[in-house]
Amino acid sequence: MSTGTEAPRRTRIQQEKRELILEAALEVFSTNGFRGSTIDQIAEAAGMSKPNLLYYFRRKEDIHETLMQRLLDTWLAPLRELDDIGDPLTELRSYIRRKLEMARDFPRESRLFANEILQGAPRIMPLLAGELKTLVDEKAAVIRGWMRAGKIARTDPWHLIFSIWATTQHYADFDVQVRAVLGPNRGGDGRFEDAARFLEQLFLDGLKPKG
Amino acid sequence: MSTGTEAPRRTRIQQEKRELILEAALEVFSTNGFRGSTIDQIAEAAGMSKPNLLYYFRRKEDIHETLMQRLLDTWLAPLRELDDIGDPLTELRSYIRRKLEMARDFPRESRLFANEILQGAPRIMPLLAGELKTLVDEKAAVIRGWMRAGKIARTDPWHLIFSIWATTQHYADFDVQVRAVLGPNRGGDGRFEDAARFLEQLFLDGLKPKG
DNA sequence: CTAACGTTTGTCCAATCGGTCAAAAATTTG
DNA sequence: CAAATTTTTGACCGATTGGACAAACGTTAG
Repeated sequence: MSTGTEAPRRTRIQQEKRELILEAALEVFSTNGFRGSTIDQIAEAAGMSKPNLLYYFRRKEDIHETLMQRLLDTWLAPLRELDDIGDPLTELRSYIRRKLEMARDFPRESRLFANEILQGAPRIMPLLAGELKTLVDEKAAVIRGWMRAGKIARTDPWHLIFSIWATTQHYADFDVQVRAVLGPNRGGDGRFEDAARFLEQLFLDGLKPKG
Repeated sequence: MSTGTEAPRRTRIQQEKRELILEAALEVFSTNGFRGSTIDQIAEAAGMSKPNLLYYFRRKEDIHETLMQRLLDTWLAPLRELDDIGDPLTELRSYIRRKLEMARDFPRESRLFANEILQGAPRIMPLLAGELKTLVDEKAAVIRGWMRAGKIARTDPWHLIFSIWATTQHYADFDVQVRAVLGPNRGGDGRFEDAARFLEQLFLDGLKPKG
């Protein structure tokens, strides 16, 4: 039985080298974008010659495609974990925390994704309108349920999710700007904890002074 | 007396053609990034030949640089307007509204800026650590004053500004994703009004249900 | 050993890149 | 008008791009 998308059988060397290439390509693509990156750059970062790289991935696009496919799953994992069991506010708070941790620990993945979206998502548009929309709609329904039950304030669930994505990914995608503005003191390793504290307060209480 | 940065005297044709080129370059750069854009693309979008374009801008970098210089001023205008006169919550609310309007009306400018930051801001790093940091520090002091006066909740002013940037610019930079997820109905022209309503509630009251 | 197979590399190619240049065309100036 | 100046273009250049290919190299099985 063939699914049509099963992975070809590979030797141990092929698996290792492909991983090496994907790691190098993540570094290069995430900082230069797809068109701004060259196969030579990736090959050099992976420590091999260009023809050798092309032996493992026949086209530049194949590398990018493989990278994006893997990315989307891990990237959406935190949202998938958001479910109905447990206290809604706690659930949302830990979703925000997880997304912020991903921005801290996987900034290259975030930037790769941002680059793709910025340029109109030419290579993953179907995934956005398909898999992603389905997942978000599903979770929006969960959130809407919490609102109806009076567990959280009534508002737009979709834009709530957008705002969580925006605020957390900002610390990966705009990292240089964040560090430049915060300066050497406040822009050090502690900036993610500061961000976590701020975001928790923002999403829970907003800015109105406590009366 | 020469400042060293004064604009050269230009004919009427030069002014018009330069504007035409900058408009075309904004379109191209904002969707492909600097390295991903070609002079030919810009020339074609501007309706002229490549050598003709290079008669007005001698290098590709000159176009980008001119674009970025103009951009930063208009882009930071809303933040500059944030000042101490008037009610703090109203002041912040109108800042958020203005930023969201800019994301709606000038998405290309937002994406151009995002592209530059994403790739490590190689061409505007000094501006970030200089002019931008100075401005943000200044406004952070204003916000801190409001907190001390008990007008708004105590929190981190810098991260507050980041969160406003992130949530508003998200609707320009990630527009394709936003529309894909919202779908044809909710993703129409009304999405900015929905976003405005949501953001106002988020920043003022947060998500806790009203007791 | 040798044959088969998997891996690596040097060389090459057509297309595209940013940019030059001289000459033609259009415009302004006297 | 004619001369001077500005604008536009076609042809061209060296460098870089993504990718092809055959030969060389390494490894493993018989």
